[in-house]
Amino acid sequence: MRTRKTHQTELVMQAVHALDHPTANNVLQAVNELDPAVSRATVFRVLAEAAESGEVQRLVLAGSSDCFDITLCKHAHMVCSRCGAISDVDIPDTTVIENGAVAVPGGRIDVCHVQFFGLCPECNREHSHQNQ
Amino acid sequence: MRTRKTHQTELVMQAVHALDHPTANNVLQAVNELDPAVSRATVFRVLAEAAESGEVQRLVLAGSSDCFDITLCKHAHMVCSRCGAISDVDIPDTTVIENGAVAVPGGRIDVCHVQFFGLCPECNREHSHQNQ
DNA sequence: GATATAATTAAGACACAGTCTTATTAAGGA
DNA sequence: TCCTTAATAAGACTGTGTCTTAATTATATC
Repeated sequence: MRTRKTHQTELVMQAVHALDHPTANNVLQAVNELDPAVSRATVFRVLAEAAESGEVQRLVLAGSSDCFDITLCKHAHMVCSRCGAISDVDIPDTTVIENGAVAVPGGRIDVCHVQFFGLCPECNREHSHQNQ
Repeated sequence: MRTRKTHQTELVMQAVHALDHPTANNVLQAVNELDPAVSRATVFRVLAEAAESGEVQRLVLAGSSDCFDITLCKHAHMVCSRCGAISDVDIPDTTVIENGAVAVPGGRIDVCHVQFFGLCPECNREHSHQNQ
């Protein structure tokens, strides 16, 4: 047998879909509200397996802990400098950057990751109000 | 008094300049080869202060621990997918990306971080040899 | 429905990066 | 040399993520 359908896995996957760019601990919290007996290791493992199988995407971000995303198509992310919230950002083709990138001689560039820092709508609104 | 010139600080700054994109632990190791009595906390603190004052740059990278860079001008970095080495990468102006980026309505984009994954010269050479 | 078996889990140890606390040390002005 | 206080060593602590192991449980088969 390869994949058994368990209570725990269902709760985890349900939480990932219900939340927006949750971290493993966000998922743990949501799951534990429904069932406090589900352990931390299980949540981390189920998420890691789902990311491995391609069911969800693990976002490895600079300066934040890993988040999980159910949108599998390629897009960039913005991290809110105030609250840490992750927002999706559609960006134009990065081949402009990739093609123009000058690697160290002998090195090879494979993947280009673009990440933004800024303010999420909520923090931006609060920030604007302060400056009025 | 604000900044006293100490043995420890000198060793740390010397190591940062001698190494290429070292992590705090890389610096600690180098410093401890010269003086095993210098503590971990001191190295982390001195590096944090140097980054704070702008003397060095702290590189917060996705999937790697923080590195320190003495090159203060703006450039991107490539993380070797095999050995984790950091290489400098010159890239064209990212305003193309920034201008084309579509943030969440109401949000605001400030900074654009570009990071590459690939193979450093050494790993690329080994990889090529294997495929011959 | 009962049973066997192996995948899954809970609990907690562990690893690692980074921060913080506190008693001690030492830089450098007097 | 002596004092003041900045800087340090040592290690506790935090958060994220992984690993180990004994116990549990989903499911195939009877």
